[in-house]
Amino acid sequence: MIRTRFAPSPTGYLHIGGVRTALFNWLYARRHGGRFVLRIDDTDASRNVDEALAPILAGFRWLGIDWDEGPEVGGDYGPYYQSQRGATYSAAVDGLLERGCAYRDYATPEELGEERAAAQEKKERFLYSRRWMAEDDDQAARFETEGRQGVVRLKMPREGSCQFTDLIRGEVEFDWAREQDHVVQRADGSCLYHLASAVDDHEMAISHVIRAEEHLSNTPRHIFIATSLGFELPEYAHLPYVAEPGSKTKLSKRKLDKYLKNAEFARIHEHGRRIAERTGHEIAADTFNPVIVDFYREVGYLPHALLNYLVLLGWSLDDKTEQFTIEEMIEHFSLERINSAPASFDPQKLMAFQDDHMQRLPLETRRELVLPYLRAAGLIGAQLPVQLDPILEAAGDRIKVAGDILDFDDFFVADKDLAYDDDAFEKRLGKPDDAAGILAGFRERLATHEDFRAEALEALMRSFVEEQGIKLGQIIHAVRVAATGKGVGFGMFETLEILGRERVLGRIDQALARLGDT
RNA sequence: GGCGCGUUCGUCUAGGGGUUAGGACGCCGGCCUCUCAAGCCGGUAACACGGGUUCAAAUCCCGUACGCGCUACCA
Repeated sequence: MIRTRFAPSPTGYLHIGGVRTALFNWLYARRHGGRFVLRIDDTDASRNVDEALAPILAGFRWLGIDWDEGPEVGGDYGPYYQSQRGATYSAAVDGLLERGCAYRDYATPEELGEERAAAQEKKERFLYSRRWMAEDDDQAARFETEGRQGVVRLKMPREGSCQFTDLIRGEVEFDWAREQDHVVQRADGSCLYHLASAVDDHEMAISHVIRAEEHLSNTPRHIFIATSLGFELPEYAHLPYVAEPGSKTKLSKRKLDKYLKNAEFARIHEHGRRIAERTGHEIAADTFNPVIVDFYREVGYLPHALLNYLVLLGWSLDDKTEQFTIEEMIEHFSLERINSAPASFDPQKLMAFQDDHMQRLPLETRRELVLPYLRAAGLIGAQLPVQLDPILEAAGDRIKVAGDILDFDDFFVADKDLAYDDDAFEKRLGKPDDAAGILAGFRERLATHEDFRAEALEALMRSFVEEQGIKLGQIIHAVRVAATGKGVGFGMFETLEILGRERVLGRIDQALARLGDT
């Protein structure tokens, strides 16, 4: 049975790199009919775990990455919170002690610091002398009467090497003598991450540990703990890290604000901010950020687009396939085709996937996606406005993310609330001397024209243009600004048809009046 | 500093001894056109560097540079 896991710390947000790691674990489990486990690594977090975990679980739910065992769903290998597994870890530490693979150590931090400094002075690599190691209970007791505090350290081998096969990197070898005697249990009895991780992977019967590259160097430690306890080793696969756009620098959780200085991130962020401002979503500096999954959900990206983009960040099927349904991802995913070099996150390419997926959706689906944004922005009430479908039709691929509908708010606002783009107004109506006359002339034609469908309107305008001996550009842009307040938009005649005679005439009058005022 | 991992167009990647080094995003140009977007056509652009091995190296080996990680009583 293939069992994989993703083990997030409750940090309050779901990071894009974490999603990719989780996705690969999930796909691998699904590919092989296995189970995907979510385990919460909260060994040191004391406060507000639920609160900090909620956005992470919500993010996975939104993406459709479901877990077979873990928070909210339970499972046979629980509890799935490391904070609740202290007894298991303590027992493992006792086991290590009994087998002589760990020892009680009574060195103070200062004493350790001195040893370390001395080694550095001599330019030698530091290796703890084990001077305050308690050989037996008596010695431990003596140290304790001196007032020393004991921790448990791993008694790492000091010769030979640790060799293992990484499913992505191949054969890997580390000298045991380079490994420190790491602390696995503090004086207060609490246990540290590496111990917890190695023990849980075994206790939860994880068959494949697929995790970030940063853990490759930690693996000998995990292997030592596992083999010392007599555990069968899982398979290991270390994923390359995800880098910043246009760089090989690792994408880090701690530099959120720095990323906004990156031009590509800044543009994506700005686009999102424009939408969030109108929907009233809080633009929190620490979560409204293109390295956090929440950002994409708020703005109206499609989960599938994000997954399709992420699956190709470090993995590929061949030299050409880029579009995958979830089923196809599951069918084709393999560890062998994961790249071992880092991949940088490219928000522009993500947008290309988003655009592509969006345009494939049927109209009904796009309508449902867009409605919440119109409601949140206060542009429509509870009722579905009948003209929404034609608007979406006419908008075509101009709506890339669901929130983009707000760029076309002019269809939804009352005439008197129509906002004018000053530059466009000036260029198309203010500046040309004859603009008002031409617009007024066309208004007269519109007023008496029966057929208000796009085709008929186009014919009307073209004959008007010919008759007046003017260029199409002299009237069409003027009408656009008058009817929508904007200099750009979708097809003019579709726009007029959607607005209808009454609103078009009203808005032209309003624009002419505005023109007279200035 | 030591150890480990990595390095193909700006970015994601294919290719793993013989290829005009392929595709995608971006970018640039053209066409279309009522603006914008799209679409269509075309173009730009890469094997980090230096040594080997070989008839032949992007591909295998060694070294260098650079990046990242580990070297914590963080995860």
